[in-house]
Amino acid sequence: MDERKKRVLNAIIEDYIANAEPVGSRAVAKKYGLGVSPATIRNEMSDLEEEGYIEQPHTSAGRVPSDKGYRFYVDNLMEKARPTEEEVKAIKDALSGSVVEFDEFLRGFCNVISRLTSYPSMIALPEQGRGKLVKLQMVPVHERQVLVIMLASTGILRHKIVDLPFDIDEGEIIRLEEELNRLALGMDMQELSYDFLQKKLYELGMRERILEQSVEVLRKLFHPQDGRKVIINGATNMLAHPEFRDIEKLKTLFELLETEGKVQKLLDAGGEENLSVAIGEELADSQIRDCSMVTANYFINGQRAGSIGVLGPTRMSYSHTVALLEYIAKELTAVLDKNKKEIE
Amino acid sequence: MDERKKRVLNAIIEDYIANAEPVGSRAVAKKYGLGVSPATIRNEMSDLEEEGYIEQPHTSAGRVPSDKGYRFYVDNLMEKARPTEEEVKAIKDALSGSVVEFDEFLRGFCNVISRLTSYPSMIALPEQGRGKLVKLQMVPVHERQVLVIMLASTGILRHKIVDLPFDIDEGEIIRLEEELNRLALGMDMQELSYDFLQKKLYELGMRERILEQSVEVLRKLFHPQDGRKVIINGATNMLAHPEFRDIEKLKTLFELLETEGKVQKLLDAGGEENLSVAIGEELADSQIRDCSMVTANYFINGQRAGSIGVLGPTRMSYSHTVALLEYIAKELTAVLDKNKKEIE
DNA sequence: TATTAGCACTCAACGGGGGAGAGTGCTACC
DNA sequence: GGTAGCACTCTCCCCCGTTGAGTGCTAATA
Repeated sequence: MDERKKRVLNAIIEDYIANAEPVGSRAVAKKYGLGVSPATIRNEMSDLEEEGYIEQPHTSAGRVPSDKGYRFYVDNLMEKARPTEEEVKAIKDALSGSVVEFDEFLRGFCNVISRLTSYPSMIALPEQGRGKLVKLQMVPVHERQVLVIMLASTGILRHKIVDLPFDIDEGEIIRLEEELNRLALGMDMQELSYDFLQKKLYELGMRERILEQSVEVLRKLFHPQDGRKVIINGATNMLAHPEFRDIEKLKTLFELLETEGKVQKLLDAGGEENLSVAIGEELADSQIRDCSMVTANYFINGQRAGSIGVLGPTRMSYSHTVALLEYIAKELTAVLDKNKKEIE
Repeated sequence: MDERKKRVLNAIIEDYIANAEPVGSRAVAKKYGLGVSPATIRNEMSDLEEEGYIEQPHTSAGRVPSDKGYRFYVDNLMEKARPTEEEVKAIKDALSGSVVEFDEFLRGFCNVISRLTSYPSMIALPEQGRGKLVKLQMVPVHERQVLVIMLASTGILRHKIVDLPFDIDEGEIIRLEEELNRLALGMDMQELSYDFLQKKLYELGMRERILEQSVEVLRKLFHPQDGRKVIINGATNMLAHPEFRDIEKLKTLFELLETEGKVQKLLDAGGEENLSVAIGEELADSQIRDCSMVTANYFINGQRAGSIGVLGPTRMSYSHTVALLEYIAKELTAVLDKNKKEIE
């Protein structure tokens, strides 16, 4: 694409992002110092429309970027804004707290992201803890309930109440705990599957009740019933944007945000890329065609652990959001790595 | 108030609750079999308006209930609906799960309430656990972090990561745990305050480092930084009601629901009453004048532990909501009591 | 005296009509 | 190729008459 055409497209998109109103040739010529007359801009715009980068709501209106236009903008035109000092500070502050209660930690962090971007944000938690198992502890709660606590080398603690199908006394729990620790300590959290540990226990020739109990505890512990969790925050931010003045649209959006599975899908759509942008039709969910989503992955041990996403109208401020999210994911990864080093 | 007038008021309110549109004299006469002509109804309506029970949006419109009208309805006219079988089933189902992870348990329960009422619902967690302390366990996490787990006689588990200002080794933690258990076991959770335990420790003449450490742990443990938590669910339900077609109103409402303190205040406004209804102006927050809230308390050991609230437009279905919430709070209290008995 | 039928009146909601204004596409000229 | 000029298009907005629901009043009725 010819240089001037690019500048025209860029002008249209940035103006539309800023004002949410169709952009006319006059405005482009005037505000974005291209040094040519509106008539010339009109010719360029006509071309751009033919090629599908922009659209006209009706004959006498200005132009509006199409999904293809935004895509071109994000890929070729956009200059990533650098996070401001205040933003950097807010992020560092949010990351300075204790990571141990990981869910709580991310819940707070998600809130900060919403505030900084002024869009709804969401975070997918790691499917299973990452890092190596550093400690496994069992605390009897009731007769048939045990609280199992697992500390990973990442410094992240996971706990779960396990309901047992039989009574168990304290002595047995201690033995069980010892056995499980002997087996699993130092293993990668991800390899700690029910099948694996069950096999291991049988190999070791452990017998009788304690074996059965271990297996039962493990089954409950790794049963994928809780699924992967997502955290969502700041949906209210969407109310500020004119594209959601329509209640029906809002309803569709909010209902989607209340459906964990769909949010999960949106967050996963970014794949293994460090950062990715899905625009309009490209989104994993067809109900929100006039939205875009920026997702970034965060890593533990160099492996993708979860992702952070920011949802906005297709007219969202890509340069700001992309830059911010990239920085945020990088910092989060760094904090998790640092934490891990401290433990090891 | 004269019997026929009551019936007219009742008809207006129920019709308005059902249809969200001003009710005319003809509609009242026709649909609510009073056996008199619209003209007569008009006279009654004129009186009711003069007394402030109903209002007229404009001259040629029907009548709309005022806050005072709703209040009279709730206090004198309304017949409490009985929860349907499906509702009862849904509630029992929701309550049949494990109460141990109380927050999670209530989170799921809150969701059920929203679904049944089709209004946003919220639950305030107990300020501090209730019942007696049955077990206190400390699990070292990092060098300076301990996970403190407290099990109450209610069967509810609370845990918190405590950051220590100094390193502590495992042996010391075990001693600390023993000391704290000796002191606090069997005490009412509510009496377990920092000041109390500190005093106790001094009385016992405990000395040196372990004493300091205990005090520090306790301070962190009871520091009210986490405040009381509230759970909110189903805000999206509000989108279905015509009174929230206005985005500005919606924004005010949603922003309020995102402000924990304000929600807390709304929930607390019910006082010690088993169940209470706040209508429009009576609400603890003046920003949502056209909403009403039904709150019910739930109890542990006969003491108010927290409350459950359902927020709706002033035009909400009081008879259904009140009946449902009354039942829900009663059942929740019963489940918590049963749980407690099992532990003791 | 309470109720009702009749009727004039009021007012929001709806819809058509006519500028106003923004923006375009085309043409002719530089 | 770039630009000025101009006719054209279409939305937005305001105005205004019509419609219809619902009222309040009055006079007749049980």
